[in-house]
Amino acid sequence: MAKRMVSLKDISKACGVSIATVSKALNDHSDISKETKERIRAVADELGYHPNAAAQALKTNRSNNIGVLFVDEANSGLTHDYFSHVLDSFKKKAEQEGFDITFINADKTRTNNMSYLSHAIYRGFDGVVIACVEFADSEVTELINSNIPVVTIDHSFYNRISIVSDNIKGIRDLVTYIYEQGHRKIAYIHGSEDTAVTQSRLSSFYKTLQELDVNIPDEYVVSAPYRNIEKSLEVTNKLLDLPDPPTCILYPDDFAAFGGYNAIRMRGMTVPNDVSVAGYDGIEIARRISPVMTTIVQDTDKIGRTAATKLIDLINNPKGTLIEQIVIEGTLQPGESVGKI
Amino acid sequence: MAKRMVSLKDISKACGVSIATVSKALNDHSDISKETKERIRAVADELGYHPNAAAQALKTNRSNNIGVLFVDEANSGLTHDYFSHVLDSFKKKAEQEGFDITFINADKTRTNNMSYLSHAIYRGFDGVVIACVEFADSEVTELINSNIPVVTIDHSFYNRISIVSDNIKGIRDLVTYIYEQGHRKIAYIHGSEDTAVTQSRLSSFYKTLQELDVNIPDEYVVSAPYRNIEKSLEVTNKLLDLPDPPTCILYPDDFAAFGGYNAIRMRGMTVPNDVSVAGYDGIEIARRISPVMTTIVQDTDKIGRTAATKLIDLINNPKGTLIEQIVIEGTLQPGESVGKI
DNA sequence: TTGAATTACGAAAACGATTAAGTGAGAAAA
DNA sequence: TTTTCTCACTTAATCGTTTTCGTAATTCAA
Repeated sequence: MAKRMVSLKDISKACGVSIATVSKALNDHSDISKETKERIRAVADELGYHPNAAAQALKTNRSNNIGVLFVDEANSGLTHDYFSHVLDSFKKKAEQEGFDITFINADKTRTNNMSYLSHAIYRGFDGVVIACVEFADSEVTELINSNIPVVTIDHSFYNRISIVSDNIKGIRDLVTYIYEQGHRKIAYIHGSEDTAVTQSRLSSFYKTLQELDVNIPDEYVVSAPYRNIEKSLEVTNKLLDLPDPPTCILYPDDFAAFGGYNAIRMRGMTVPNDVSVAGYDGIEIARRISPVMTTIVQDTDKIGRTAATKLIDLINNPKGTLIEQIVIEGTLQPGESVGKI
Repeated sequence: MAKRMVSLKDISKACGVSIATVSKALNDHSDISKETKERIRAVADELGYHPNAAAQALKTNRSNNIGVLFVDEANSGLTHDYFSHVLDSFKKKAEQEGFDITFINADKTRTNNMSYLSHAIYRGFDGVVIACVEFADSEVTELINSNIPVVTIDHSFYNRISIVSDNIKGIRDLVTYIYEQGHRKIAYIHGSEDTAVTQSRLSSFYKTLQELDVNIPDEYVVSAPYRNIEKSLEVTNKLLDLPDPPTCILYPDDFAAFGGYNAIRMRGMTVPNDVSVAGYDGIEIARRISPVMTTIVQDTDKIGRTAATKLIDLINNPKGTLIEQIVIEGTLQPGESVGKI
């Protein structure tokens, strides 16, 4: 930190007015004359004055700082493609509104350990956004049930605002498209069962198949972790080793779907001629390299932006903001990885 | 923010001691008896006390908060694979040491505009890490020349600690490997010329070729933006349209190299049989999908960790910390995208 | 001309924490 | 016994802002 800050006091001395007057002038209060305001502002500039966030926060109980909590099963942190896009969009919107973003420590190994809530209180976050975490974690529920404004992403709580992507529609669109391409032997490698996202995708998968009057054997529905290329490769091989293998396989996400690409290629087969592959998320690379992946492109931009907007609404008007679940639709990208049969 | 915080005052009342005693007890000062400390700590827990970062920062001039500044040409922000890995590693290390991470606003469109330096002073960051930015930006130099502890990544200033990846060695290793595979017609699509990274890679490219006694036509060295699949696709096509096309092409980064994959495939050719491709960075997807990319895998973990370590050293000991440029080597991943000739 | 309203500012407390300096009691040293 | 230390606290100032409540001077209404 700088040696010593230029403070209101310095300006007040230089201008021959009181500290209160300086504060009010800089905050554009109405009870300071135009001339005085201008003079004070000029001197402030000249002296190189910068407000002090700590002092302001202390006095006003407003930090203009939002806490971000993100933990995923793989601990991929910032390197998680889907989340990093959401966060990036969230950040942009929040910054436009004058908020900064600070991470809530997810590392539980650190010396000075604090619970998520403690951390949030310590930093005086005006609000917190929670994404992709294991929402059953007691520390998470503690945070959610606190009186700090919270918005959750991809998981809903009855008493909190949440932004979730439309997994029901996403899977329905995807499966319907695959069906329309002629596939009837459709397998689904879904992500970890204990997340809300997986649950809704899975139920939508079954429901859609039922509506389309497609029957699939139980062996077609298996589990693999999200974002894990090796595991999906393994599981893909098992599926293709079945006596009656599927003609199309859905994956937990695009990244995992690349594991499918690999497995299929390693068997000397090609996508989509021999086996079709569908991902989920629409990460950049999946949209850019051939065969372009058939997937649901998440509207990460909208998810992040909406989360920020709603959280800031909530911060500015804790009582008057509607608690709701906002569902954001993704769009089907037909791509090239699902072939016609 | 919570209604009203439990403060030292509340504890002091509950314990019948002075506020000073409570403060010292919680900070484990030596002039408080063991019994009193224990009693105070118990009451603090019971009351649900959390320290107040703002008050602490105000009083101590220490925020335990590090500012992160990152801007790249594409404004990819957090979604930049290389940077997000570096940042993730930086964050982990910093958090272990009790620091939080806050972004320095890169959005210049916001209402309440502040220069990077103003922002850093405003938040009272103990230190700042700067990465991948356009380092010629006057706001950046202002920040670098301030008295805030700074560590830069991938760009060096004579009076500041910097962490840079070993681009000289990286390109040398890469080109040498390609040479050993029998290639003599080696083209280089390099990134934007105005960055230090590009400069050192480019000079290493020329130097290595010279040492290997390889001559290439001027047309083999062209420019395309970093992380831009479309542009590299275009430029690749131009290279392959040359009367005497290269047998191997180096790209600005792995992401861009996928543009090469695409261009080559769209011509009905295959990598590496018809044309060889080399990337740079070693992003996860490049290491995972076939043909596995021949590239230099950056040690993002070490870069981030080292940056954090050095910055914290500098914060804790501004005078006594050696100003140095730390070079972090990457490792050649042979991969499969460069073939034998 | 007088009382009321308006304008432009100042004094001071408060937010929560830290810390230098001071204090009183008992223990140790002389 | 007197002096000197230690020990275990307390007092009070301070960090930089904000904000409530005054208040003096000026303007306005009647």
